[in-house]
Amino acid sequence: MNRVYALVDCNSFFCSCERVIRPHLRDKPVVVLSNNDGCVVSLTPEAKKLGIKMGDVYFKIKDLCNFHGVHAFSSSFRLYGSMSDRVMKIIATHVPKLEVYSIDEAFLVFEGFDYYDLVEYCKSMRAEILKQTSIPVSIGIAPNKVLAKLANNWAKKNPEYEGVVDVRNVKFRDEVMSKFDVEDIWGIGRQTAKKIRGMGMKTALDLRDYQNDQAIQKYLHKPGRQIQDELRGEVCFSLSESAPKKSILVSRSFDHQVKDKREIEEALVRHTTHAARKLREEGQVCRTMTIYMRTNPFRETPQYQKSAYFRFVSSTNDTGELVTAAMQLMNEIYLEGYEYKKCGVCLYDFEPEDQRQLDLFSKSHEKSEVMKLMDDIHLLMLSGKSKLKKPPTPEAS
DNA sequence: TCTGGGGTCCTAGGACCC
DNA sequence: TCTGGGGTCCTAGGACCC
Repeated sequence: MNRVYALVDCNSFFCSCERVIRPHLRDKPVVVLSNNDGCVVSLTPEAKKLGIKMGDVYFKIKDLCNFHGVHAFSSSFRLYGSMSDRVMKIIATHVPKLEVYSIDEAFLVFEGFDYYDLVEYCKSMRAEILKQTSIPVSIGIAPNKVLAKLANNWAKKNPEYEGVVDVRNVKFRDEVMSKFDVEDIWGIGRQTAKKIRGMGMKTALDLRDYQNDQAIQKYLHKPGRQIQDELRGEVCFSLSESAPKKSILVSRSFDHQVKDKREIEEALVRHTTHAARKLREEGQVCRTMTIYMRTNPFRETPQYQKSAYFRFVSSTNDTGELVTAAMQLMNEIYLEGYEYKKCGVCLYDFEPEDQRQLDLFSKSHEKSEVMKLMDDIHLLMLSGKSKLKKPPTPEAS
């Protein structure tokens, strides 16, 4: 049966969410900022036209934003998460299989759609998403994921396609690929792009037609070879539907330089508690945790960064056990006298909670009852909070 | 003063075993 | 004494993604 892939991607997603609750910002330049309002993590085409780029440090472009009336928002992930759910649910009613790839993207597989006009089908799906959620999306249709990404990117850059680009036609695909920079190919980052340029290639078409297999293997390794194969129309990356998580990371930057050990300790307790809750939500237990802390690499001050790991005798998702381990690790690596900027906790080596290997003396069963209670209370508090009127999101403009 | 947070996959290299 | 290849496991770190 003919398998066709598609990628649905929400345009300037975080900004679009802010526009949903502030419709008057349609057509206005909007940016959304990271934690502590550090840098730009989402921006609209109108903001892009003013010269603002993804990742720009906000304090450096603040004057520009004020001058041009750019609307800047702190990020509110609860809003983005719920908007994302709504979009994904609509998509799910249109296809038998989808992979939610990120908060604003989903890969789709069309199987048994041989007699459908997929471009028209996707256009109507797009219209429905827009109508029900006010979120504009772009859709790329292709024989595999890398090409679906490429088609999607082309749809974003060329509004005349009305949000849907289909590159299944080989002649049209060649034409698009000949104008598509290697830097923009999914999976090719800065380092790899530099190498590819050094090998004399500029476009996706150049990479597809590059014949020296040994050089590809030597310099671009397995990922490079797979991307080249997909550019040639083969399928290397299949759809992965809701794979369980393999690691959970919780980290934050401080909004100031931190010297005090107590303050780092408190942050690590918070992060560990948060991570443990996420782990239980996944229905998993972990065998290994690492913590890390580091100074501010953008400063001229003395630099220090260190991580340490802890391996549990029997896997756990118990907050108390995890926090105890985190504190022990912290004492191993914390050094007096440095100005710390960030710390974090990572949990990995998971197994399903109901299959865990218990050691002889483990009391995990009684503990997990306590943990369940804690999570219920947390949920209750969340739902209570969400009913309260939220203070307006700080608007930095 | 001010530079995000959360993930996955791959490779290299060391330790250890036969 | 000690030469060698191969396999496996583990860890660190790079690169990439959104």
